[in-house]
Parts: sequence; C-alpha cells; structure tokens
Amino acid sequence: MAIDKREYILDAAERLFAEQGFEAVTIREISKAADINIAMVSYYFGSKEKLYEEIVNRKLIPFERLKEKTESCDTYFEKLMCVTDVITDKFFENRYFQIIVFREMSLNQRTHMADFLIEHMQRNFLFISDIIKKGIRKKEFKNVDVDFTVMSLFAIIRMYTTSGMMICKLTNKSSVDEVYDVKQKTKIKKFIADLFSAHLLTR
Amino acid sequence: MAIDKREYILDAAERLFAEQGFEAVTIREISKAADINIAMVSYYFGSKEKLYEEIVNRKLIPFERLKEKTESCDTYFEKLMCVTDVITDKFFENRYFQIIVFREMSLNQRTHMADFLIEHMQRNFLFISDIIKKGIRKKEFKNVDVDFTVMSLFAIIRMYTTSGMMICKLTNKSSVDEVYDVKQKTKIKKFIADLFSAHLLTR
DNA sequence: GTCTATATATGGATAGAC
DNA sequence: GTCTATCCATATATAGAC
Repeated sequence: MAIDKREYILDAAERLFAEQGFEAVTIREISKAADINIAMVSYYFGSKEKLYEEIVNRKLIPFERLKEKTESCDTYFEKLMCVTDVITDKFFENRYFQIIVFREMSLNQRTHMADFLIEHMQRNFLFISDIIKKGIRKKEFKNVDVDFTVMSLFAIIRMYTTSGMMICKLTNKSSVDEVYDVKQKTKIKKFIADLFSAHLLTR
Repeated sequence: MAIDKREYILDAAERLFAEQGFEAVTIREISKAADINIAMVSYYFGSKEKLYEEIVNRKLIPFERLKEKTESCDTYFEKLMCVTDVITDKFFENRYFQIIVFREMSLNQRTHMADFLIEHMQRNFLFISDIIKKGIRKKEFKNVDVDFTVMSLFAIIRMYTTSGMMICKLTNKSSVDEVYDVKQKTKIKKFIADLFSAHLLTR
C-alpha cells in the first residue's frame, strides 16, 4: 500500500520533471498530480531533490541485461541489432525518464548526478564499442570510426524518443502518441538496421 | 557602447541558461557574470523572460543562407554535404545556444517558444527533405525513408554539439575544449559524409 | 500516516536617489 | 544610466494537531 503510493508519486513526478524541468516543478504541483497532501512528499522522500534522485535511480539498473541478450547471436551485426532492439524498447517505454536523463547530462546543475549518469552510459557505450571493434577485426565490418558510430546509434534513438513534439510536427503526425506507437517503433528499428548495415557490413 | 553592453549581457546569460536551465539561473547571477548591476537586466530587457527570448531571437535568422550555399552544387549528395557543413559549423559555433534550443523543445514550459523553435527547425528540415527526395527521384539516391534520414542527420550533429561533457568522457578526451576543436569538427564531418554516402548513394 | 499552519528563504522586479 | 533598498510573491520544509 505504502509502496504503491510511493511509486505513484514517483510516476507523477517523473512526468512533471520531464515536461517542465526540475526547478520549474513545485512540490505543490507534484502533490496535486499524485493526489496526495503537500506534506507527504517530504514525509516519503525527505526533499524534492531526494525524490528526484530516486526517480533516476529506480530505472537505471535493468540495463545490465544487454549482455545476456546478445550471447545467442551468431554475427556481430546480429549482436548490434539485438542491442538496438533492447535500447529502443527501453527508450520507448521510458520516454519521460530518458528526457530527464539527457537533460540532466546537458546541465551543470547537480554535477554528481550528471557524472553518475554519464558513467552509467559509458558502460553501455563501451559494450557496443566492443561489439563493433570485434566485428572490424573479424572483417565482418568495415574499418569505421567506432566512437562516432556508437554515438550515432544513441543519437538517433535519443532524438526520436525525447523530441516527440518536434517529430510529430516534422513528420506530420496527428498526435505525439502516434509518434510512439508500435508501428513507428518497428519502422525506426528497420531504419537503423538499414542505415548501419550499409555503414558497417563489408558484404 | 550601450549595444556592446547589451550583447555582453546576452552572451553571459546565454551561457548560464545553457549550463543551468532558465529557472535555475537568477538575475543576480547574470548580473554578476556580466559584471553589471542587478537592476540593469530589467532596465535593458524588461524581465528575465524577455531577456531569454532575445537570446533565442538574435541567433535564429542567419540559417536562411542554406539555400544560397547549395545552389552551386552539382549533385544532390554535394548539396547535402554542403548543408551538413553549414549546420555543423553553426552548431559548433553556437553550442550554448543549441543546448538552449533543444532543451526548450523538450519542455512544456514556454510552449509559444517551443512552437516557434520547432517551426523554425521545420523549414530547415523540409529543405533537406526536399534535396533527398529529388535525389531519390533522379536515382542518385536509394529509396530510403526520408524523414528518418533527415532526423538522423540532425540527431548526430545535435548529440555531438550539445553533449560535450558526455562525449569527452566516452571518447577519453582530456577536456571538453578538445571535443570541439577544428580537428574534431573535420572528423565528424567526414564521418557524416561516409555514413550517408553508404546509406544514400546508388553508385 | 495525514493534515493545517507557518517559519524561513529566495528570487523577480521596481521605486527612487544620484 | 547606474545604484541601493525594498516590496511582494512564491517555494521548500517542518512543527504540531489529529
């Protein structure tokens, strides 16, 4: 019961922080959105900042399963596409969270948090770099710039999942929801597969 | 003299807004950074919000020269690389500004400003879409997804120019300045050329 | 656990002297 | 144009009743 309520507050706050930024959101707004009394935020989390930190922490761990997922793949390109799959799903599923993460990394506020997020990102980055480097060594891949390649992969998924309003306007969709439906998710995955197969594969 | 001082305040504020976000920056900080009295911000710009709007407005117009620049190109791929060149230069030159722009587009605060920025972006987006569509029609380009292609181009340049701290860590650079030196700018342009030639050209 | 009331701090903006 | 002092609004956080 108390855990449910905590989660509910976290969900409501996550959305507000994503939409307005940490400083712009007030505890009053959060308590209103989560339909609780204003004093309960401090009661449950101690402070607005600690609530924010908990929002970030609760969704950061699951990424570790990248490794398991790729183990059954035969080629390095398959491994890469498997990673793309997992990341795209995670980003689509946690859009508000990703908006917060990337915004936080562009700020000099709360540098401890930015450092923490960058460090976490670095693990995934290195894991993907490693796949590409091995693919190059095995001549499956062309001799591309590895850092830029990995960065581009993240850049595309990030741009798509954190700029909903913009994509909506640019691609003449009727609503932001349409930008993030299953059909579009399949399309962006296919696009990434095409783009990076042309870029990487020696064939 | 008064114009210089205005510009000076705008520059100082732009940097602070990029680093900390609109709400987190105080007029006191701005006045300190620009070495002026606290009352002068209101005197010159009326309010913190109007100052912010002026920061955005002053750097938005120059993009119109995209068209002129591409006219002398023979192939559509050359046109595209010419556009890439102009955009990359602009983004490198105005990093703080770009951070503000993309952050603003991810927020539901100041929606009039977000709408305005998206509209501006849309003009450039359509211009590039047009180049690619024509390239496809002339069989110079493969039949790729145009929207995703243009989005990816922006995504890569954006990621690189607005995530300095992250790129610095991920690519083991010694400082953020090194991420944005001329050498790196040349490298990222070359990478984009390689990536999109493999993606687009029928050859 | 939940609420009201309030202490305390801080920031934007301006009045008014120079 | 530039400054100091101050008003006023608003935010976080908590004390204390229930």
